[in-house]
Amino acid sequence: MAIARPESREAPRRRAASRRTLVLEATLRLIADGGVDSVTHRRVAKAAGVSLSATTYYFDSREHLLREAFRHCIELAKAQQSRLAAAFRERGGDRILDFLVALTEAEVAAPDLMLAEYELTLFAARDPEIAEALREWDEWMVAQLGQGLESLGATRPFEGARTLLHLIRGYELHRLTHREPDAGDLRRRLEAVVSAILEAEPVADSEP
Amino acid sequence: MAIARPESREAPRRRAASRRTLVLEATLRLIADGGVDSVTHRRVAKAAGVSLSATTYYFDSREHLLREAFRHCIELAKAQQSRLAAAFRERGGDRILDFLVALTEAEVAAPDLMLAEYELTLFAARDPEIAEALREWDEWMVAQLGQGLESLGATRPFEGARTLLHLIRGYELHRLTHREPDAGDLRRRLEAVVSAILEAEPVADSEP
DNA sequence: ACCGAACTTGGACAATAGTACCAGAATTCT
DNA sequence: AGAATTCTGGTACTATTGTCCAAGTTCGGT
Repeated sequence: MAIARPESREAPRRRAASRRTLVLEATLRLIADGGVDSVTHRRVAKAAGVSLSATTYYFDSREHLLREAFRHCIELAKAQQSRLAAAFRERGGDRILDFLVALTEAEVAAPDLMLAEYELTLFAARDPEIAEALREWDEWMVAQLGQGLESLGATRPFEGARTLLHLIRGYELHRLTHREPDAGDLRRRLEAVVSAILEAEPVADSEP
Repeated sequence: MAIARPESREAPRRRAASRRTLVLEATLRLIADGGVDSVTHRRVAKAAGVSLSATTYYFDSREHLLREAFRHCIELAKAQQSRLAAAFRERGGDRILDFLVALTEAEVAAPDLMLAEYELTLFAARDPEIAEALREWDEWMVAQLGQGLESLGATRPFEGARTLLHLIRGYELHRLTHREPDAGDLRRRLEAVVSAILEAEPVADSEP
């Protein structure tokens, strides 16, 4: 057995990261509209417009393919959120509510990517490696949101960030099966929670 | 095509609902620890301790099997929550916070059933029939929680109920990949949100 | 006891799956 | 340029899959 490849992680050797990415994104598309269940080498190949062998060339096995697809998914989502956050930071940094609504609506507006993300979460529940990647993403988001809340004077900004994230996730999950839009309600609900976070005082109840 | 069966929904003709249920629960168990992906007739049969044909006798197809398994899952979860709610109602009806924490912890304590529930949600995103069943469950929970909040004097009890549900779902999802317990944090977070709901005043907005 | 319907089973079938292999094309290195 | 490496597509192989079938078994009603 030749030692041809010195354990190269995932670095596209020379050129043609394109083909690999093509396969990855086709996989993601398949996951989005048929679930992990519907991912087969042949279907991926057809969806990506490459030959069957192309999928097995870049990925040792189906499991490997799925893992990398999810890794790719995380990067896509992170990039999108990064862009969104930067935009809001430049355009007046204190409208955290607008940011949250925009963040959620961006997700809900693209149900495909959203579905893939939640498939990813479930996959992570059984794959420690992906779970780790997901945790990092999570911490990153908490840090982002937490900073925002901190600058607004929240007493427990990072705990608050977690609360908001959970709320958003729950809402998104809800929207997977309830397709009617009710963004107005979302905004009002987020508003209530944000103000609860900002006004939170370690004491019992007090009114400003 | 014979009209042998006059569209009998799922009624066990004579005896032996047991066998059907056996298959259903084995399916759920498989879903829990390998995802929908890992459900095959043969595996189900082995897990349920019945013959291969038994799984195809009760369910026309794999899809049918999955659908019914999820329906069964909803009933199990509903029953559990019903029991929990009743217990809390009898033991002094106003500790809604304790109820929420207990509800969530009961889920988190049984990660298997929890995982199956979220697989269910994703399945529902692609299956209108199950989506409908899920919506009913959702409304039922909102009604339950909403009543509790109403009796505590919340101004928008049912909206508040939705918020709390989303928060819980987000938290549970989080716990799928973050296994460390931090129930204390959960309680404090829920507390903040609950009090925000209870103290909410219609501010400037009018209300129908 | 007996009859028909409800069950239960093992086995067979074609289709599809993952994966491996190999010969050749393309690209990069020297 | 030539050699070495990376990439590509076609094809083959075996295991597993969903589904069906034709016999068996059990049961409730008569």
